[in-house]
Amino acid sequence: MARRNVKTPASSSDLDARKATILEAVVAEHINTAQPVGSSSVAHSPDVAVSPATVRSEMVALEREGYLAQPHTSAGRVPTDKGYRFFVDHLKSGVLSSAQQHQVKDFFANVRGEVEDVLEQTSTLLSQLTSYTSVVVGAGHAHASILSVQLVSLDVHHQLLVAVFSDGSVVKHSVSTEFDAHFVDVTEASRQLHAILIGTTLESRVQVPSHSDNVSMLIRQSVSVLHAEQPTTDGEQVYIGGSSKVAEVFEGVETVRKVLSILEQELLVVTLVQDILNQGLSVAIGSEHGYEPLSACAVIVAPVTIDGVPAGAVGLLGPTRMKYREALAAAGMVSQHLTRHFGGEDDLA
Amino acid sequence: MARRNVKTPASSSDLDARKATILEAVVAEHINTAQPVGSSSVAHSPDVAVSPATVRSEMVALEREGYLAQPHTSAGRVPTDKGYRFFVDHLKSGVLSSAQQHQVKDFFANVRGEVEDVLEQTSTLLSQLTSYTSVVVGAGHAHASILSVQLVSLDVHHQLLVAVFSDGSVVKHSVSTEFDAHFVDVTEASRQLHAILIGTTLESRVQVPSHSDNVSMLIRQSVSVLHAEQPTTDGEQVYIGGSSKVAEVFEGVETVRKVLSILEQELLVVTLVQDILNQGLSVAIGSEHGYEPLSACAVIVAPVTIDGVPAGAVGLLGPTRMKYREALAAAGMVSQHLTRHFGGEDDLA
DNA sequence: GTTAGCAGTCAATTCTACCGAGTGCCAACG
DNA sequence: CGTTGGCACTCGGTAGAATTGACTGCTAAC
Repeated sequence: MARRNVKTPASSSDLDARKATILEAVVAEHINTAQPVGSSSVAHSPDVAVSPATVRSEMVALEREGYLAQPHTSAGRVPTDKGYRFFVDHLKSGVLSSAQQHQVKDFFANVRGEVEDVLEQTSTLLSQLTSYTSVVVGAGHAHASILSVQLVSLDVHHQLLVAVFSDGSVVKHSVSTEFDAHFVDVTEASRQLHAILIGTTLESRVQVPSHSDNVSMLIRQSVSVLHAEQPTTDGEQVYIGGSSKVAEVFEGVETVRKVLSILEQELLVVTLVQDILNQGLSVAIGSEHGYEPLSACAVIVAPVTIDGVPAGAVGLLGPTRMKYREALAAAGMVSQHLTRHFGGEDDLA
Repeated sequence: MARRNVKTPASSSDLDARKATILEAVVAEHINTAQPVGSSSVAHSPDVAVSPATVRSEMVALEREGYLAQPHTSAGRVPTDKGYRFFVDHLKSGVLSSAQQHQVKDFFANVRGEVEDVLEQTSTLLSQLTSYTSVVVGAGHAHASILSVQLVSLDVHHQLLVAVFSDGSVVKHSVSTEFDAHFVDVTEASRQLHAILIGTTLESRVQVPSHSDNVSMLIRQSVSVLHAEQPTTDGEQVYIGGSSKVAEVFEGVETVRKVLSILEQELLVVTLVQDILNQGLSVAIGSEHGYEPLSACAVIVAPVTIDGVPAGAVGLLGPTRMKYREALAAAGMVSQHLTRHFGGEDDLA
């Protein structure tokens, strides 16, 4: 027993320098070629100064410890999720090519328009930069205060509640009434709603009149319909860019189908991104995020803040063998620009 | 010369009964099997009462006339776009299975909520019914009149213009000013805008004050920003459902990529659907719609009207060998229900 | 501990032969 | 004269065998 412990010296999370170098070489090579990598190509890599035979013996160790796997006996090694994890954790952060940096700066120098449009275009940008599918999540307006509320009459049984928030977002909800709501009542309800709700957030508790006259009922219904929106997905907006990249970047129709099918469910995507952020990660590899259909994927996320408050995130979705350095750099740079764009500068915050 | 004309009796668009039957059998078979179909399988089809040899000689005729094609010498025949066109034109309209009819009825009996949500869910429904990708296009608010306009101040240089239309849609636009716009000015501008614009449509010409005081400038800028929206894509909304079906239904990564890439450009999709509608078609096969990347696709569209006025469309996108009868039935049924849903019934029109 | 050498494994490739689905053509038949 | 059965021919797909080559693991020497 004691002997065996001696024989496995570094069963802790870090590897000795040579193993680390070899592992990194394997991962880098496999990311480039998408092929299992063999001992000799690793040995010829500039960072490795040992013979293929030595590399081989190190590789069996790395395989035993779960960093590498062998598709079949006479093939090279392929990184496991754990192998990628090590690679990513020891990645020194890179920068984008200057052409790409220009592209990002140009983009943010020239975008204008509604937040929604900016986020959507950002998503396209990020996808073009990386050739992976990108996800941009805009924050919900849970914490934004209400600047204006208005009830507009469509017909006697249908009104439209329109609220404007301090973050520049606008929500609308239809309100239906059993009774005939006449113009004067709607106008009065609108006036009172404005007075009641202005300055509050969706989390605030507000006083509503408890009478049963038409105006009061309109008010109660409007408030409840507005506050009901919170738990749904409506709050967060998701913008997915470059979903066609999925077909380029993953192999196997089945994988493509699974990934697309996940991307269709926007609520799921938001949750995924939030989950990863909550775990404090910036990269989730393979099964780390717990979504089985995405086990062939790696997801990169970078938070976006407004005035220091979390206000969304940008993300990238690619195969586990994605180009982490470039993708991380792109996501990082875009998230920073986005933060700056909505933070200090000018456009509506 | 005269002799040759005699030899090609029916070079007009229709075929004699037997050719038609054979062509239809070929198309039907190929839709089922995705394989080139040979003379004997056609001859054994119940509608065809001749020998394989006869079928063969008819097939060479059909090939000469462009309805069929041969992938290579010793293979069966495959329909051309023209062949599918004939098939579709002579298709007697089918109905959905009663289970599917129930599904549609259930859906429309239970949906409620904003128009946008209904359309989005409809798109998912249609895709589930057919296992093709679906497209739902909602009309723009070009003809809707304005029920309410409001200018909300975000900060001294940024206001938000919010307009509510009679069709229940809400648009917002940010308005930036060089000068400091104070609360009272914004409120006054808001009041006047409301008065000026209410009851108008985006196509109306309106009188705006030509003074150069802050209030007038706010008004002018707001009106121009609102009327500027017209030509963009913003007016129409597109909801695409089941884009993951693309990966199931098309073969060849390249085709999948092309189709997805088209679907990403929502403006393009709207245009495509409108184009097909304008041509008075309900099905566009292969190159008929003129979008080269979609040459492997067939697109089915069915218009949706509100009170007799065109108000959008539902569409389906599948391979040229799609199940036309079922797909047409589904699109037709859904478009009818949608028309009814937004037409007479109750929910906000 | 490292390395060169060697035997062994196994997926991928190539080659061959062959099968069979399907055609075009022709001669016979009603 | 249209229809049909028969026949030779074409050619893609497949199955099997042989080959290749990129690996490995092991062992013995350095």
